[in-house]
Amino acid sequence: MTSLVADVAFDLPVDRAFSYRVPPGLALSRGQRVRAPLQGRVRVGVVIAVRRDDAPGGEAIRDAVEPAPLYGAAMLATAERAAAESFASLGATLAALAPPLPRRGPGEAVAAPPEVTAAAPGPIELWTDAGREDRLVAELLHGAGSALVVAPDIAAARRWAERLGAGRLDSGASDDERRDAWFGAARGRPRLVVGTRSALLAPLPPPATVALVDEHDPAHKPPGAPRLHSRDVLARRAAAEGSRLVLLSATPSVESWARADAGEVERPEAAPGPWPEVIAADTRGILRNHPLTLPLTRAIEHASRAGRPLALILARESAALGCDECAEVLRCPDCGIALALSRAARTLACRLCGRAEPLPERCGACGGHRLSPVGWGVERVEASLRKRFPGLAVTRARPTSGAGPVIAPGVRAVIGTVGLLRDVPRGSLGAVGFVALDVLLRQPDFRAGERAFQGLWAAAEAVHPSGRVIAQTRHPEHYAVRAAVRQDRGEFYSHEVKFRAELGYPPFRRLCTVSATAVTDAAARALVEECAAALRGIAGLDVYPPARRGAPTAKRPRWSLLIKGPAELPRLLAGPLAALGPGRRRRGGMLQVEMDPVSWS
DNA sequence: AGCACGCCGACT
DNA sequence: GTCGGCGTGCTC
Repeated sequence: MTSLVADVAFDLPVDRAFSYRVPPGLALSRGQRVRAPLQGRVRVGVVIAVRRDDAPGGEAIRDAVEPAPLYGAAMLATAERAAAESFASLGATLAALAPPLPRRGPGEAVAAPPEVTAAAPGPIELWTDAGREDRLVAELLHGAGSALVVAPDIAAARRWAERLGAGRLDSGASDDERRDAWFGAARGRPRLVVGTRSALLAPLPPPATVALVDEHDPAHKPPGAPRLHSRDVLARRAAAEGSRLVLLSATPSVESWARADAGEVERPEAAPGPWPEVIAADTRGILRNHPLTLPLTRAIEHASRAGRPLALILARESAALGCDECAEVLRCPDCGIALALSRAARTLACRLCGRAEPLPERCGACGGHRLSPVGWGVERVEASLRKRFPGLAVTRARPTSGAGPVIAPGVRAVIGTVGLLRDVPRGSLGAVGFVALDVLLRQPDFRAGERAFQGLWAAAEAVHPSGRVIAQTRHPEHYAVRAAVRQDRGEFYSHEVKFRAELGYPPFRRLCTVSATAVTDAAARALVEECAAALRGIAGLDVYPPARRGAPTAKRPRWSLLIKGPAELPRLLAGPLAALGPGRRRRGGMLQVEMDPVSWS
């Protein structure tokens, strides 16, 4: 006697499905959420297959969470690819890309996702012009198709939902609201939905547009499965269901820019928008005792006269060491990124390849004796500002909770990090000052130049065309600074692409980090060394020597390993890593794999 | 002998 | 992730 069996994927670091009998009378489909017993308790999982079996044994499905599936075939295929590429389990991936569980009883309207069969991958567009957001709003409001807008954080999702009158899928909305938006979207009501990462697989009837706001924002790759950038998940989605993908950013990731150069992504010509005066204030030799240069002081006066608020941008003090005389930064000769200072160990170490050397006595370029970390603390900047402008109301940006405007009424000057510019209305500031741009430029991360450029461009967009952006820097000729001064994206990307090509960084090579934590430093090291040994010798891979991350005396000592490889890096690593069992404990330690890491500080 | 702890495999 | 089995080793 044959009966039905369902294969269920759970939110576990286990890359296999579990099979259950389907009780008579329960209609189940792929993509549906169910409750089933596992290890003595009832858990929620997703049905990934329903099949006939001659001799079904074991446990039965308890019930369905919803009467209809969450995901259609195209979304399941997208999740499978995302899981495989990021070395996460399918169950963990689906659990991260799902609406909240129901808390209310029956009566809820639940619609199945549309069945989509894509004839061809949809187009990918990269919009970089100043009017990109207004144009997307107008297009979506006046269009007839369905659309999903993915924002980097809850605050942005809220703003987009308000502008579009869209349903909200992000966790800033109530569970009921999110479920209504998810299941309503399947029927095209609401026609427009907005969300963050958890919304990537929300159902959309064709023809559909999927938009990613602030494509370059690292918040699009949050912690947790699947450890892939939302841009990459959406690209797979658009290919699987044939929807149109629109990426929005004035300063796209170099990866997306290069795809446009290669003709894989459409990048319409962007007419220059309004632009304030952007000034590079050279601080070589003059900024050791005061954080405000003359150009910045003038810009503050200018903003005050115009009656507009201003922002001063700081960053945490950099771990990099620079020469006070010639402005050279001490860099790793192999990786090209700034070496990171460890005061405790009295060493300079490369966070990419692990090279470590004792603190040098003098600058390798000019022989200067004054080597110091760059940057200004908030307290010092605030004190200087109050002293120089006693009448100015000064506040520190509170950590953004996403609620309310960052620049409150009455506040004339705000001190914060670059993140502060995200929540500022276009053209609303009188001035933005980067007190120490070099802290951004010298981050020990190959994306430091990109981040600095993006920060400057965001500042120019946040400042009124009659206002000013001041970049205090010892590198006024750096191409990221010059590109912002001249409002010339091409200048930045052409230099940056060259740098990435020369040193083998994305988009020319793909990166992966494998890190190990264990109870002891030695065990973590042994684990990651074992991993490195297994990967060395695979053609096409560069496996760098393992490096310690953080202090050897940390509660959970951590070592990590950088791997560079071609586009098919996930496929090359799949076999060897499966044998090592990432996510599972071994000898008291654990391996974690991160594809396409966005930062490593 | 009896129990505490930690490692490791298994989870339908 | 979480549970339990079982081996090691300490204690009564």
